[in-house]
Amino acid sequence: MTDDTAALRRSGRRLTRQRRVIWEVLLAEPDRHLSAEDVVERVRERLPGVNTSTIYRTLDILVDDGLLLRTDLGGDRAYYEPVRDHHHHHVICEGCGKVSHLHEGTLGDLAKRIERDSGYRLGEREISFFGICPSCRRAGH
Amino acid sequence: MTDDTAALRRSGRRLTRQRRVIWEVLLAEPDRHLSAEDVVERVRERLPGVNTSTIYRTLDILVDDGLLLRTDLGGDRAYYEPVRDHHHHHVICEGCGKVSHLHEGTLGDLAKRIERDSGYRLGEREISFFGICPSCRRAGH
DNA sequence: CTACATGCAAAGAGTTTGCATCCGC
DNA sequence: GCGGATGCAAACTCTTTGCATGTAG
Repeated sequence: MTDDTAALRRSGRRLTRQRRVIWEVLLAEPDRHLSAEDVVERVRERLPGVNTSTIYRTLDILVDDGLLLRTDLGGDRAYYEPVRDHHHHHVICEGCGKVSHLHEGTLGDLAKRIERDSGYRLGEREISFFGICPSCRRAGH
Repeated sequence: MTDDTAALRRSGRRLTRQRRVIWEVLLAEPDRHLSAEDVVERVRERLPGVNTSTIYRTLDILVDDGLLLRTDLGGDRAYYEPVRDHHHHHVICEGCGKVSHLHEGTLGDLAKRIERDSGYRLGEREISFFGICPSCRRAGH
C-alpha cells in the first residue's frame, strides 16, 4: 500500500476531503466487499453529513478510473473493492454473505472450454460462485 | 410438454385466467429468459389490463412452487425461465443480452475444485458467465 | 477565479404491500 | 359462500439527476 491519494489525483480529479475519506474507507477493509450503504456509514463516522449522492458519484468515478471494482451479484445492491494486481474470482456465502477469493489456478482452462462450447468470447470479468462457507456449515445452516 | 395447467393446480393454487396466461407465456419461449416486464407485455396482449403486481405475485409463486427458475444476474432486473429436468448454466452476451445455455459437461469437475480450494460447499445454483456472442462479435462490438 | 465537487431534494426504475373487491372451488 | 386472487394506489429500496452553492487548484 503505497501513496494512496496519488492514485486519486492521477486521474486529474480534485482531491476533496470526501474523496480522500471514501478511498481510505475502501482501503481499510481490502478483503471485504462494501456496499454503497456500507461506505456511507463508515465515511460518516469520520466525516458526518456526507451526502449519499456524493458517495455514489465518487464510487462511479473510482470505477471509471479503474481504481475500484464493482461487483453486481444480483440481489439488490452492488459491492465495491479496490482493484488488485491479479485477476481473481469470488465465492459468496449464501449464509452470511462473506466473500472469499479463489486462486487464479482453480478455474483452470474453464474459460477456453466455455468459449469452445458456446462460441462466446469471454471477457476479463470476474466470475462469482455461490455456496456455504465452512463456519456457516458448522453452524448448521 | 404435457398438461401444463396441471402443474399449476398441483400446488393447491387456484387456476385463474391470469395465471394460466402467465404460465402459457413463459412456456411459449422456453429458450428465452423473460423479465417480469417482458411477461407483463406478453400477457397483456392476450389479457389486457392485467396488473403488474399480479404478475410479480404469480412469478413469486411459480418460483416457490419450483416451476420457474429466477435468475438474477445483477443489472436491474431478474429473469425467469421454466425449470428444466437437467441442471444447466448460462452465458450472457454483454452486447445484446442474449442468454445461452452451457452443456452440463462443460464445467467438468469445476465445483469439486472450487470446494477443495475454498472450503465452501457449493449449492445447486446455476452459474452465469458473461461474454460476447458470435453475432455481436461479427457486428464488431 | 473558474471549473469541478458537493448537498439537497426530487425523480426514477423495479418491485412489494395494504386493502377493498372479485371469483375459483 | 369462504378464502385465496386480483386491481389499484401507495410505499419501498437503491440509485441517479438538476440545480444552486461551495471549494480545490
